[in-house]
Amino acid sequence: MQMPAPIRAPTFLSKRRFFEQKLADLQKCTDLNQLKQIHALIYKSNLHEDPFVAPKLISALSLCRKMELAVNVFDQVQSPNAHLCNTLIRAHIRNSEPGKAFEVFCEMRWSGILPDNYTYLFLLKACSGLKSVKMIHAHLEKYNFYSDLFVPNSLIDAYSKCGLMGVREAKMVFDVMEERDLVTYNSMISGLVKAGELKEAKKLFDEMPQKDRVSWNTILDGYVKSGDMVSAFELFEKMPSRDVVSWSTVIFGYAKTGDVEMAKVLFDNMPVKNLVTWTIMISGYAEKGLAREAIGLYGQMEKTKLQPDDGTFVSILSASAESGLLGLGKKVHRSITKSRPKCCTVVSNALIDMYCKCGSLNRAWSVFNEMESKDLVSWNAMIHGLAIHGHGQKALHLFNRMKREGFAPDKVTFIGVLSACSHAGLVKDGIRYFYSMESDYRIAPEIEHYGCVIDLLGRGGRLSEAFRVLHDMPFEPNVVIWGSLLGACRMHNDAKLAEEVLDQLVKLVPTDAGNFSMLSNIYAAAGDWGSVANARLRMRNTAGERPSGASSIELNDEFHEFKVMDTTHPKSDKIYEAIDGLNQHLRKIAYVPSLVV
DNA sequence: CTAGGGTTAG
Repeated sequence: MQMPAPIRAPTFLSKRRFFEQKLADLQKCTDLNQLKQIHALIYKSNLHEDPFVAPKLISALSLCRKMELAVNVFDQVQSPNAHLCNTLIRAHIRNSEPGKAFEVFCEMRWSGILPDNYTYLFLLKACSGLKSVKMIHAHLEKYNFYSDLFVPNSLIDAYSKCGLMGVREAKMVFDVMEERDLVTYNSMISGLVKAGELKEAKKLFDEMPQKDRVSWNTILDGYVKSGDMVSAFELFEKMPSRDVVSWSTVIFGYAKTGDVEMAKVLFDNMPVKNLVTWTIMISGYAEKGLAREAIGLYGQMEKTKLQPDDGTFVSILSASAESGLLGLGKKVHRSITKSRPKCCTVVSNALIDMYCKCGSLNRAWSVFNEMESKDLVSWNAMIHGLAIHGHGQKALHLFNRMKREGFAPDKVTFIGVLSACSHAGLVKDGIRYFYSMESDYRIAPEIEHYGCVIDLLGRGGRLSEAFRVLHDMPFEPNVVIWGSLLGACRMHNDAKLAEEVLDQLVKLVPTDAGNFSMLSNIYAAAGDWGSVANARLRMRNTAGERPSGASSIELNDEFHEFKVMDTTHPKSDKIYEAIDGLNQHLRKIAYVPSLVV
């Protein structure tokens, strides 16, 4: 490895100017080795308190993720000014520590340093909820910080990220503004689009005095996110000019609505692709389960100069997880290991989730154990993975270890814990954990938690109790819950309750013939053939079709797909022979597979 | 130093 040439401060230039220039260069390309040298030289020259050098040093350090050093530089300055505080605030935001950014703000006010426009710009970026934006808004009103459009524009943007209530506030700010620019309109339109108020967004778009590509792309994104690809494509064709974002947005839309062929046609014909474009297309293939195409395209991307980033890895891993594409997930894992010595928490979490969903618990476990710093998501993903693969006890052990290591469980943790109890048949423990959510952790159970408890009771054969929980809970039961109860009726052959459940399911999804098939199976198990015939008649009369079952498996990077009664596979004779053998074996140990009618 | 596209646990 070649070491960079040592840096010497020339004597003919003022040292301050020299360091300023060097640090400015470092902002463009972060080089830790060079930065360390400059850091040392600055201290040697006693310039680390210089009001022009110190902010740039903090900024450069934060880009290299050396936050302890950045804070250290800040602490050594005797009397910091607003500019220096702003730099540290932004440094914390860059390293996804919005809480620390707010701490700096508090200290600043404590020591009497007056915040300026920039302070509020950065803080608005750090806000992650309506409350914090409102707090900043109050400050702005009190000290009247509206000398330029940057502050109100950022305020609209921050409010727009806070859901429906936030958009209302954003509109109020927008309405009272006497002067607006392009960014004002674009931020407001983006907020309306995010809130799903597409009509109002379009109205504003039509009204605005001038539009740029961001305006067009924002509306385009609105149509895409609402699934209206007809309007999206119409707009795409009408646009005065298209850039890589416009193309990527439309490709994303087609991929998400399932038309990957159309997405690929646009992908192949667009002038310039970037990392996001490739990510969208590869994830699109993966989400549809098209492993060969996704892997092929991933290989093609690796041949370009583009270096996949964390966003690319997370997106493709999540798509692999959804479709159970272990081969693709492993390929991405290999390229992560090749490209960086240590993988960050978010990417490791995505790996754990992918391996769990693809059934490779061993690999998930080793990623989990080798992580440098785990967060709540890591624990939740691993607990849930163990739970749904039948390792209920191990999942609960991990839950206890997580608490011992100082992590407070959240609502997602309890989904995993309750599933663990449900799958391991630990009915009593499950109920105990459910009650402890509120009493010990102050977490209000949501409909998913009730769903877990109903599933837990149903599987345990306590059907009437499950039914009572369903009636007493503060939510309207959804398809998932009724479905789980129907499954429990099948498991314990309760035809009477199944009829009741089915009536509810028909109201919610009248076209799902599969539910009648389940009912028919319950009657068949009881030998009530008249009711079987009746259920089958009702099944035929449903409007919808019963989707034909299919499954697939990856073996040595080959992809094999099977449909019902499929005989197209070259080894299908052998496969059916093996299935018969398995069935006979299962019957011997007293398990009767459900009758497929 | 303000705005747009891909992102983890149910």
